[in-house]
Amino acid sequence: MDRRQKKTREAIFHAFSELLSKKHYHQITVGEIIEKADVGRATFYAHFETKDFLLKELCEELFCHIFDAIEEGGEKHRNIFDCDAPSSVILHLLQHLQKNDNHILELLACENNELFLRYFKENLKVLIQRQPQVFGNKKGRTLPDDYWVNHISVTFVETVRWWLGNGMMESPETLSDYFLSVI
Amino acid sequence: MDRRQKKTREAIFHAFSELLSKKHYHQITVGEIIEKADVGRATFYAHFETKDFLLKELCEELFCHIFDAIEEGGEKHRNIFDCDAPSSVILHLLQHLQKNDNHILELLACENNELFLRYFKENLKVLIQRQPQVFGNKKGRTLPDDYWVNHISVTFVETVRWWLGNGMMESPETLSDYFLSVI
DNA sequence: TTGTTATCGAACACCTTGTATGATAACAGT
DNA sequence: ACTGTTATCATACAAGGTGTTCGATAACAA
Repeated sequence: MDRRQKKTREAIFHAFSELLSKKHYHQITVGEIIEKADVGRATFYAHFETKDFLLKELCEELFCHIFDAIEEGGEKHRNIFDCDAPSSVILHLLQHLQKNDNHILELLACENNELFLRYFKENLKVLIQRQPQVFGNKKGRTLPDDYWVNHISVTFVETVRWWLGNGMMESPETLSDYFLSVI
Repeated sequence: MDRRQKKTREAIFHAFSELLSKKHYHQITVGEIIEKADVGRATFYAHFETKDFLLKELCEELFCHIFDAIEEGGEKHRNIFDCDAPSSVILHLLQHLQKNDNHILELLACENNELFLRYFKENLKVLIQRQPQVFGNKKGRTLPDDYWVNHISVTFVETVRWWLGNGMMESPETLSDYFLSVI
């Protein structure tokens, strides 16, 4: 890829991320983004059709980053409910989030985050559905699979959001315990 | 209240609700609302400071309606987890939602519903916190109260959203079972 | 060196928002 | 029925955001 393109793209991503940590998505204007990114208006639209597409692509990049890192773990992450193992997926995810690379927490915390949550849930579902022992008539109950999977991913997202709203005082281990406790 | 005011207010609420069931909140313009409501532009702004305030007041009206109806039930709703009783709060809420008065489901289903969810959760929390037997170290676990309350209300909201996404094929009783099963 | 291509700045048409105005008609109280 | 109040309307308006166009410039790859 052309060096210029890459530079512009990253400048826009960076400016957008910073703005997202300060104000809501819908309050951010293209004018602000290009000013902070120091990029021409036409250039912005040469890269992203609209502001919505910018958000979409930013989300995709972040998820490639965070979930690919988890994939690398491979075999040791086989069991999402292996809560005692320090290498559990949940704990790994929480630790990753605590580091807060790439302003991913700002995206999670801001109020206009439907798109981000959708991606997050989709990715979580893939992880969850790899754990067959989670499904079926556990404790004699007959829940629809998609209802159950949705419940778990939403619960995880809400756990993280509660963590954020709480100033992230608790350790990832504690959060992991909370999460596994309500599941 | 002046008959004219009331008429205008209701016309705007009705137009707004209809639009919300067709497109996202942020895609709806004031121009569309006043056209559908057949109301002058200045009149709209005489009633609502901005579109955000319109949503806020719509939410408030809906919640007065739905939660006041539950309050009326009084003593028979003492126990939110009394799932066998046909008069349980959860079942009552679900039955109320199934009737879908006032387009409340559209507000729940649409993607830009943070404000609505916030109200919904606040009201649910009040209901939940009246049930002391829910809290404490149930099964020996020590969860923060607000985490637990938030978890329950979010789970309920997501249960309803799942129901909606599923075409509301299940009965309120079945949904109530699902909800109580994952709690 | 040469042809390609990303960027820039400026201008542009279009849309949406929120406000202001004076005229009109519905309203409440007497 | 009369009167003062007030909600509504149509229109116009300024301000600000969106997305596009265009010619000039400079960075790029080969």
